Order: sequence, then structure tokens, then C-alpha cells
Amino acid sequence: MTSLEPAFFDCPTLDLAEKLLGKIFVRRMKAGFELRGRIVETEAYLGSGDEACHAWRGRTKRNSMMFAEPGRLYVYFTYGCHYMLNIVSEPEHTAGAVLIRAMEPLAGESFMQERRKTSLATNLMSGPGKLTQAMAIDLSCNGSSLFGEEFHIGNAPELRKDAIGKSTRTGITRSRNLPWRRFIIGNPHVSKAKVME
DNA sequence: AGCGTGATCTTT
DNA sequence: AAGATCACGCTG
Repeated sequence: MTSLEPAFFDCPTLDLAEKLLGKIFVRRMKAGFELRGRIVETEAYLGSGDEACHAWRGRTKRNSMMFAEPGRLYVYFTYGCHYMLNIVSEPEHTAGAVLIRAMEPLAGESFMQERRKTSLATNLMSGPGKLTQAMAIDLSCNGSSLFGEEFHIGNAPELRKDAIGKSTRTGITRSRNLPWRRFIIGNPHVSKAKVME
């Protein structure tokens, strides 16, 4: 399996959110084994014109990684207990990122089961907080490159257009009308969409 | 349907 | 310095 190269990430954030579906996120642990997950759900966040984006009002200490060159990880902590995994997009000095919302476990399941305290495959990484817990991703991963030893994304065939679903983003209050969520239709590892009035 | 939990950001 | 908010997950 070949790894995605920098050129893959050099595209508009919304395109990247779609292109990442089906690709294989890989973390090589220091102990030698690998954690792998197939990306099945994403959301796009843009600095300009997107009030739900951390960087919509400019650069701060937390969001500064969103201004880095594409192909890095942007990890932050929220709700007092969850880490969120994003992939930086857009050229350097322009804010943008794709939130990885759900993955289908492909390798390292026993490690994930222990961390998640469940053996149900569809409950290991079927949400943004769940997948960081399963893969032991925390603030120490913020800024990591996808072109190094520890993290990379494996290529996979492009999905058919009709296999990709679109909707508004989940769990936000501002800019909630923007249809910037992408997911693989019918995949059981997609997080269950929160129903809100 | 409700709430934990703590960093970050905004307002005073 | 204080208060509001938050790209969530779990229990009940």
C-alpha cells in the first residue's frame, strides 16, 4: 500500500474532506505494532467565513496549527475529556482542517478494545472522541507530520460519487447550515448523527 | 434528556 | 478575575 504524498493534501479543504474517505489512517506505535483505521466520516472547517472554525477570528495559541502547511495533524482538547483529530489543509498561513469523525478499525483492535473498554467493533472509533481514545491520540500528537515515521495515510481506490453522503456538520451551533460533513453511505462505523431541532 | 470536565476565549 | 462556550460520550 502506498502512502499519500504532500500533493494529495494540496487541494481545497472540502475536496480533501471527500478525498480522505476510504483512505487508511495509520499510526505506528513505538512498541512496533500498528493501529489502522479506514476513514469513513469527515467534516471540513475553514478559517474564513466559517464561524464554527476555531480560526475564524484569527490566530490563537490553540488554533495556530491550522495555519501550518497541509498534511500535519491538528489535535485539540475539548469538553474536559476529549481529544479531536484534524488534518491540516490549505496552504501555509491559511487556516483550514478536516476533522476525522469516524473510522473503521483495520488493525490493532485488541489495543483499541482495551482503551475503549468494549469489544464491539462499531463502538471503537465511531465518533471523533472515540477514535482518539482508541488510537491514544493526545496533545503530544499536535503538529505531527503525515510524512514521517509515526503517522501516515495509506492510499485506497477512489470512492464512487454515489457512495458519499453529505450533510450539515454535527455538534456545532454556529454556521450549522453549511453542508460540510462527508461520510460513506451505509457504513456501520459512521457516528450516529445527532438529531437537533 | 442531562451532565461531567477543563482548557480556551471573551468580557469586565 | 469571572463567566460562557465547547467540532463529545455516557448513563438513565
